[in-house]
Amino acid sequence: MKSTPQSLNELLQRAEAMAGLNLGELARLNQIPVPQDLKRDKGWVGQLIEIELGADAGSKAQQDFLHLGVELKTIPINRYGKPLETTFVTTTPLINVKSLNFYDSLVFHKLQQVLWVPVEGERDIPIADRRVGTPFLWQPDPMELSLLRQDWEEIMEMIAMGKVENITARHGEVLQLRPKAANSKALTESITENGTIKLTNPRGFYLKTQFTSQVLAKVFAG
DNA sequence: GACTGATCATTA
DNA sequence: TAATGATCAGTC
Repeated sequence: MKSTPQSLNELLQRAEAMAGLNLGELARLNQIPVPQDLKRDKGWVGQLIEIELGADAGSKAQQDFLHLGVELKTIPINRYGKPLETTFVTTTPLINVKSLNFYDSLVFHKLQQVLWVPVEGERDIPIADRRVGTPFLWQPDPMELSLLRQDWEEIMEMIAMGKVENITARHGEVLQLRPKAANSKALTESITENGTIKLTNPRGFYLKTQFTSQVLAKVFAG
């Protein structure tokens, strides 16, 4: 197990050292077996990168490198550098919605500073052959922040009003709310329209591919 | 090809 | 159950 990086520079240097390597090489360095496909190992790539970079494992609702204020996200891309999937941000509280202040939200805290690690993700490339792209540190600019805030406020207001089940993945320009659970039978508490409690499928916030696509394009342009 | 709802592994 | 890590797969 690698030690956790002590500084932002150390983290970035480790990240840059991964660029161009494929997942097979990375797995071998860390003595981890490579799955045939990701059907039953959907988080495998993310966990491999965590290990390589020395993120402390665990299921804390916190940034991966808390002491550095950095959240780590791998993002599967196609041959043109476009994201193949939406990006999960955080689970959503559906009850005890205390504040509708975006800057107090878990979404804001996680997205303040993200280390993006693009990885080839097309399914016709064997897992071990998929290459890691150039990682980069991202902070949302004022425009991006404003878009995120608008979507977040709209969605959280609906939750607070007891309208969780009326929210579809179409709400929001850049941020969407979708199921995030073991399956559709999983239940968690949420607010009803008259303020009482009911049970619904847990939800999470995801970044739409259009948004992450622009984030990537801005960095790799020119 | 993008989008959306559903799903998988693991840990605590 | 809920948090972490996400991708799968059917439909539009």
